[in-house]
Amino acid sequence: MTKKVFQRNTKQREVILSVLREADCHPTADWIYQEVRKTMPNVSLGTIYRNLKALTEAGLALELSYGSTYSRFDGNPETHYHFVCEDCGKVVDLEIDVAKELEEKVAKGIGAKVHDHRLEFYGVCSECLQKESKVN
Amino acid sequence: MTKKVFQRNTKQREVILSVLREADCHPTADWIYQEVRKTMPNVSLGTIYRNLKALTEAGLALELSYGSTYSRFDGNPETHYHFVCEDCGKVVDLEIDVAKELEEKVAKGIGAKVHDHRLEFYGVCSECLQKESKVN
DNA sequence: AAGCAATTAATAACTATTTACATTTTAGAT
DNA sequence: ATCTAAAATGTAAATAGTTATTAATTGCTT
Repeated sequence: MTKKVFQRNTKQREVILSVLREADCHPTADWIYQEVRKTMPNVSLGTIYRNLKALTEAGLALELSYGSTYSRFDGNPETHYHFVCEDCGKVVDLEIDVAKELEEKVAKGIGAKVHDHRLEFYGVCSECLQKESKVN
Repeated sequence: MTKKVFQRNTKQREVILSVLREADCHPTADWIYQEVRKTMPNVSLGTIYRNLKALTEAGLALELSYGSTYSRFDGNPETHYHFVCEDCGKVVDLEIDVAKELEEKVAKGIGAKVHDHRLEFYGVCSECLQKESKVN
């Protein structure tokens, strides 16, 4: 609702954000935890979760939820679209033009204030398609 | 991956599906549980979850995940779009044309097989906007 | 009607996430 | 530099949604 503002800068948050930004996947909280531990061995998982939540609320990261398992996080807060492979679970960024104008259309349609949208495609990625064809 | 097939028809699943279809909201598992209990007092929550999962896998329902809390379910498996209110959490169906052709574009772009997509808008609904303006 | 396997109710277990609390750290004032 | 108050961390335990287990039940086929 109201945007999160950080009152202090911490080494932990700095590392978490850089790990998130440099990740070429869309990592889970636990993956980030393992990564951060490499340089900060006694960081706690609670700190990871606290900061991922705070970073999301601050608009510096996105939380992606697919199904009822864990969340994935995205260090690119700009609106962009994803493809999700239903076989291996991989999440890929797509290079499609973002249709910001749709938000205004929806806003007018239902009298709401719209400030973001997400578009996600589901299917089977090229790697998994290959594997399948080899098996059969 | 492979589509779920039901081997038996059960009263429980029948009631769950009809509750889901007649719901004017996008209910949580627990909401459905409470509803089903009105006519089947000793249905178990496990049965609700098991059937919601099975119905989703069978293509008769959708699982909607927002953030790291509970899932919501949708008894309309046809591709359609949603608006999510970030204040009250309400999920509303939108009457926007579905852009199925985008799926082919993505499929070509990354060499994947794409069989569905989801488009969700985030913001503040008209009711919450009104409440806010009264408070301030 | 009988038999078998799928499904259920009940309950325990699991796992991702959150939180309480004592301690440490940060940033600004002195 | 030092001090101070608030913020953030680490540790550990709690929470909550979901899934697994097991014995009992119930659809469905013959």
